[in-house]
Amino acid sequence: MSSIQKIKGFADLFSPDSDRFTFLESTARSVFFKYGFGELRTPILEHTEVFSKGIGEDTDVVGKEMYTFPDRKGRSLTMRPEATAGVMRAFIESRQYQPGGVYKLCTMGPMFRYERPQKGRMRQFHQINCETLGSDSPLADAEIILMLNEFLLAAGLDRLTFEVNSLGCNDCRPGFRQALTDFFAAIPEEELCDDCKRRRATNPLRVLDCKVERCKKAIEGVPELPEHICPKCRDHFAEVLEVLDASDISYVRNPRLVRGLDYYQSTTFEVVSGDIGSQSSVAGGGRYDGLVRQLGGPDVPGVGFACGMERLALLLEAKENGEMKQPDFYVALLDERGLRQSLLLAQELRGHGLSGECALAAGSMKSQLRRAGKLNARFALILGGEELDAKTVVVKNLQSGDQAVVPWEHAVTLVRG
RNA sequence: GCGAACGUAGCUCAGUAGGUAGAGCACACGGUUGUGGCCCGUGUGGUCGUGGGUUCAAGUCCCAUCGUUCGCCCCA
Repeated sequence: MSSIQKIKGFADLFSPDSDRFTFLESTARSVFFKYGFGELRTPILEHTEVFSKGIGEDTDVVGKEMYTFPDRKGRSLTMRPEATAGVMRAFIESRQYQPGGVYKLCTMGPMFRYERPQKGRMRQFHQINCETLGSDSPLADAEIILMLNEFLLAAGLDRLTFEVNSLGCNDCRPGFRQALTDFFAAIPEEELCDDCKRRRATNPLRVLDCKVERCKKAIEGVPELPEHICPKCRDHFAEVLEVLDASDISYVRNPRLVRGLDYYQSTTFEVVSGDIGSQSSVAGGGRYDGLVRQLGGPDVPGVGFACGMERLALLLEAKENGEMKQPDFYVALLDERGLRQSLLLAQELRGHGLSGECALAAGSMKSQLRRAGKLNARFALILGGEELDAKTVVVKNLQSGDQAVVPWEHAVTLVRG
């Protein structure tokens, strides 16, 4: 192929792939609006510091996955690798925050990360995002988890598991980190995999969810987060869990659930699927109370989540059973003299809320009806020389084969049934 | 960034010890006058990802390159 190709890790979505995205977006909106969320659309491009300050300089995302480049005046810009930091920037910049107020924002759209593409992981991928700002109440955490659950169910996605954890706050997490580091330091090097040898220095929390058997064995008895968080965090988390228990959501506690973005603290959660390969996390989120201030705004607490639309779309696709769209009609044209009438008839029916297409060129009866059948239309409206002369049309029911010759203006009532 | 597999008609793929390409599906048109979905026939369509190399001769061997896929990593 010598024609121009799309960029690696980017995709063109035609129907029906694009339909799944549209469906996810619209069900998300209808669920979120019920909870009082308003939609915010922020730019795809931001000043780089929005992300380096917000997500954390030494995360993988910021360190090696961002599309960052200078603009024509040499300012460093970055294509957003996630939504939350940009939403916070917009929230701060708009100066709409009033102490005591609660703000619920949702956003959705493309994100960009320079990673090796694989199943469920694109360089341009799409997320659906929600943020509740201004409340540090555990009820806000619970509400957003319940809303996420409702959205996923509304999209027809079950067989997902919710995992929840608490990472502790800035007061208690350092202590836990230290306890981990001390614990790992005592493990002989040969008992860990190569990744974990590195990770225990760079990102000790990550060692917790290593999948290598050797490591799982080596870290038996490792300090667990729930035992190290401060009383305040413990109570907060307990209240979140109690509300979840009182609701009809099912979840599992995963004391080793760790998030890769620096701004997460306290409550964290993840939605995992076993049906879509190694990129199994379809949604994730948590509380990020320090983020707004980190970005130069007031001290506003927040909690939110992000869903990966490509991954949800994979699940939707797996559930589909090849049902075809069924338009109401197809105008089959046999005589070139009827070209205009073909369109006018279609317009008449569309004006009554019916869906369908008309022939844009005349053809043989065989080819025209084949086309109608291929489109899976309910009715074929046949326009031939005889019908044109008499200002009539044959309305043929393609399922039963029944047909009737009627004046143009009566076609609508037959198709409507 | 690391590893593995694969790149042949629009799609899914065959292609035998190297000798200038096939099937199914799809598409188009037919199977006697204006009636589809089944069946049958005919036809359109490929410089075998790209560039080098070995050879009398390469889709088939070698190298490189691009791309795809799956895993690692990371995350949604």
